[in-house]
Amino acid sequence: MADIAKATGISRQAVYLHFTSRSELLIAATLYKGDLLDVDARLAPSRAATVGVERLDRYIEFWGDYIPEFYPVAKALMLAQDTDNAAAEAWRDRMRAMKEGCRAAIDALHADGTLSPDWSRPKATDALWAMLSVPAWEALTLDCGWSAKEYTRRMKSIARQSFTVGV
Amino acid sequence: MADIAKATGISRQAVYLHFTSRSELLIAATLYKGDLLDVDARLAPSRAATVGVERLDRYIEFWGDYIPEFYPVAKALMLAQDTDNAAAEAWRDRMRAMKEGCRAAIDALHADGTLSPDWSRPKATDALWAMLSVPAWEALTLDCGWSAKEYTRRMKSIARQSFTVGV
DNA sequence: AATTGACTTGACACTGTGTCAATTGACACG
DNA sequence: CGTGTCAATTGACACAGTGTCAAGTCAATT
Repeated sequence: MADIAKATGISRQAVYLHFTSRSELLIAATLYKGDLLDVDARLAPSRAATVGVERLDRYIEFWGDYIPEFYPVAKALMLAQDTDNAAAEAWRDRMRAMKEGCRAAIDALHADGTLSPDWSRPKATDALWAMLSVPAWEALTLDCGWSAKEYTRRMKSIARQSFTVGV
Repeated sequence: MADIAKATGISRQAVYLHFTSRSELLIAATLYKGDLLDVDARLAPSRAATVGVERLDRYIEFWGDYIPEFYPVAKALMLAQDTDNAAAEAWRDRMRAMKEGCRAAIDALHADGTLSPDWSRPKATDALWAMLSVPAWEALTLDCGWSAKEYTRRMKSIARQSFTVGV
């Protein structure tokens, strides 16, 4: 909080006039950044896709584009999760929203008959969601040095191979 | 530290007689638990496998068995990572060791000629490692409610489909 | 009987979050 | 012109958690 006050040029106490707690500030920052990034517009290509596999591909492309921009603020919220209930709830909420996108993509495969018989819709949703999780993205890009492009390309490939049949 | 002292029935200060800092205690606990679990013996089936795909399967089975036992202590170290350099280094070290196992499995596929042409050995190692990461395991088992058995079965399936060819 | 080692109590420094009271300066309204 | 309001200020404080220090206890060793 002191650092933020310093960076914005106001006193530490003044920060508390705007946000009642550290976690509230973090949550507000996350929501604000989410708005700035205009998720709905970015999701349009995936939502417009008529074929299941295309919907899946477009969704992963969305995510691969979105996460590097969203990550810095998301990271702070993710860390706060462990010491703060409100932050944990806010994070879970974001992740739930992301999972809905996964579910929609998997449902589109199912509607097409291209969902692999190995997977029920809920299980495939779980697996896709875990694959695309922020920590997994961190591991591949930050730790392993994958570019955003490579991340997207390879995740699409894994997802196709795992969840689709006969494409 | 106060909680640990209480749980062990000694004074808080006495804990510092044994471990100079919180992170040192965490690291020692992690190493101790690792020893108790006898990683080498558990890895034997994977190391003994002669066929690449079998080595991969046995490695994922090892991991699926191992991680639920190791997780409680690993989690504490993982969290300490963000505030403590020594803990971060210790965690990275554990993860490096785990990645070596991934590398060995991928190398075994390559030696067999069953590594998918989509993947170079390093990239496949990265991807397998990220797939099997602790946060991904947390997401699937703790958040999604997958059983250990299901986790293992499905991760084997994903890994096979993603990384092997013509099995 | 003296020494050693593990442990104790109690106090303290430091960091970070969050709260409170009193004050200042700018601006708008009647 | 004075008044009230609002945002912000300074400075102090409570509280939790980590880590340190000094002095003392107590049992086993020698």
